[in-house]
Amino acid sequence: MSSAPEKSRGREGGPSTLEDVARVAGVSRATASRVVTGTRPVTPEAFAAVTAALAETGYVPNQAARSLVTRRTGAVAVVVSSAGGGEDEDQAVGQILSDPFFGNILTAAVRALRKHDVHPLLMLADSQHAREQVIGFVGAGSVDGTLLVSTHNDDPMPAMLVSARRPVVAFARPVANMALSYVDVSGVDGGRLASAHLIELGRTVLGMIGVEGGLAMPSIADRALGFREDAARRGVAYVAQEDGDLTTEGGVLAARRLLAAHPGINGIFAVNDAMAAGVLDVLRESGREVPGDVAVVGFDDSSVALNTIPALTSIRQPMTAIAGHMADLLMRRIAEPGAAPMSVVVPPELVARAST
Amino acid sequence: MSSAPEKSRGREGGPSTLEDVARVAGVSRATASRVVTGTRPVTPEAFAAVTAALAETGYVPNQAARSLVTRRTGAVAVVVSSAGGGEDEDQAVGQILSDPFFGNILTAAVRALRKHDVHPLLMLADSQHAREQVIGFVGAGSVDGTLLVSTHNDDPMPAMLVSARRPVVAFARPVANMALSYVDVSGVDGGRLASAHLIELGRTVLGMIGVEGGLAMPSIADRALGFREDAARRGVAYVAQEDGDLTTEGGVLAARRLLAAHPGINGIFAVNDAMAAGVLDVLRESGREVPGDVAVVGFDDSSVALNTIPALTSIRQPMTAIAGHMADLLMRRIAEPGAAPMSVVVPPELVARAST
DNA sequence: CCATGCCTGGAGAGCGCTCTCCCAAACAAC
DNA sequence: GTTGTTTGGGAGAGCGCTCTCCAGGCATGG
Repeated sequence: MSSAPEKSRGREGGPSTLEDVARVAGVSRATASRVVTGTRPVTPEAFAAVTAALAETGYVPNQAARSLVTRRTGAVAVVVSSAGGGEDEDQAVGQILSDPFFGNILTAAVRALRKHDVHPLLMLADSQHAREQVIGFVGAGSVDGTLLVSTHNDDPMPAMLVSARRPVVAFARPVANMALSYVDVSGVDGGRLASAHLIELGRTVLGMIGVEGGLAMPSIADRALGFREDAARRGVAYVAQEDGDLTTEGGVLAARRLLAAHPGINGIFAVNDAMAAGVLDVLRESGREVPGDVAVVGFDDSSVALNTIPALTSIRQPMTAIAGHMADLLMRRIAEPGAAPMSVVVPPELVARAST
Repeated sequence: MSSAPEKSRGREGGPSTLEDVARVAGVSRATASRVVTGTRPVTPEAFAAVTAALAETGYVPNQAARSLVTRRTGAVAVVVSSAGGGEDEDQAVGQILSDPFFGNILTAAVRALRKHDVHPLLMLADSQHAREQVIGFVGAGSVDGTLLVSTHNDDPMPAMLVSARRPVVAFARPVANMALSYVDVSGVDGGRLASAHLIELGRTVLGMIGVEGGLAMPSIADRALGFREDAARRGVAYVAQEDGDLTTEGGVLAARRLLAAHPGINGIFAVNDAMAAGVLDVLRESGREVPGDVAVVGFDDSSVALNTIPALTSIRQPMTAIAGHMADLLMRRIAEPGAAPMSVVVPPELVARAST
């Protein structure tokens, strides 16, 4: 009997090919291919014969051969790029994978790509060697395109991928100006959200913790910009400001200065969660109630926001939407590689918690 | 001048091929290939000419064409398989990536594969659809082999990969008996380590928190086995035992029973960290000092162990060694696909902290 | 001096597949 | 009956590469 489902081909031991399927079905290779790919209609008899032969031979298409002619692989790389020029940084990647922020964006990216029926391949670019391996992989055409998530500003990966001349879409605008498609979150909109929220709660004596040297981090400085702009539009002319270095410690120092100069403040916006956590510490140490006396809003909706007391109201980057846009942009670039780079800017969301 | 480093080929716009390189260098395609792959010696003149042509054309080998003839891709999948038959479990994967345990094993696996100069491709198999995508990818020969990390016992992935007839190496022995290579950690050795440690610290009135229904989880029951065996060898004939369900709550209940029956106990081994954390809670509530009155050893060296008070001494699975063995085994299977499945069992390590 | 062996380059087959081109058959219209 | 039109199958080229086979050059040994 030849009812064995995984019968190997005639004489050799290797996996069966389309040729084998065609022979068993009594049709030409072209017809077998048409049934497998569904590119052109085929008579019911031929279809049935090929389908049976497919099952009998246990045929699996050879992706390499297919890619060679179609110039498509059906796979997309999701590259997580982190610091590291050397080789020995065992901590780096473990931490990246463990960071909820990256875990979320990665998961969302993988999900979004699957909807397009492509294989998402996660790759870690955490050392010079790894980066070169990734570039080699992408450059050799092993994937149709790349989704890039960078962890730091001076990452060489975006430039490397751009010069590999293959479709790429990045998360967040690259600092250096380059022909790269990207999806970003509007810092300005985020700042506006924070302002609107505080003022609607009746807080009109506002303070802000900004970032030192904001020019070097435009996306973060934008948050402060949006906050001021919205406050002004709502009639709050003056917003006191002190700057910090994005750490909790820096937030503590800035908050002390802010409260010393403006003791009557009843609403504070910090441009990231870590500094907001510092603000909460200072408010507690000064005997103020949160949110009774002062309401506090952070930014990023990181794990920090969940672990403060009280839990921090924060501005969230909507990962699922971001990943969805990234995937869409990439698929479009793959479809027409010559097109100019495109960008999408997504509005963030306010997540209200106990601090407001 | 033709000094532009990325000059595209003659008439068409596509990337340059070996043919282009050969033409520019004035040699045959075969010779150009020999220089690129280094498979056979070539005269210095030919070498120089090809090297120059390589730079001038900006040649990048086409991986699909190469794979088609060599039947190698130079890539290996690292599959993380988690529960989930349906589609909607947004939590599942995010949590997997965030779990330090999987973060560590994944990172170690990626590192180990890089040493073999293969491209590690992380893939998430967290839904039925995802699993089928992975099988399709692996089955189509897009990778040379697969490293599998499962999160639960009744995972269909091992069987699916085995029937795809491609090289696979799993972490931990599959529960169902199948022809699958694997690397595992010896639970017996781990139990012995715990016993040796406690007895060397002078603790001879020992108790153990085992697992209920140990037959269903042989690898965990082994830990208890090893503990008893080593204790006996060291002259401790009796080890009191209560069983729990591997949760902290279960550990609390079991520890209460244990202490009620044997108030003089001065050393306790729990077969996992979560239950050990419960033991610490009970000891504190009963007014006993740790490690002064009772020393406690857990198992897994999970993040739980770091967050207990006092920090928990635990048995660690040596991820780097495990991943190294997995990579070695896989490379060997790829080299000789016909060989019988192989297994490696590695000894765990004791990590001493404040609880002993 | 010729015979022998070694070394390097070129020619060309062929990996498994898709897709264009062409032909045969079936059917419609005149 | 002839011609035009559609529809599906087969033949075969060719994607870019590796690798075997063979020819020719050169050094060595008799």
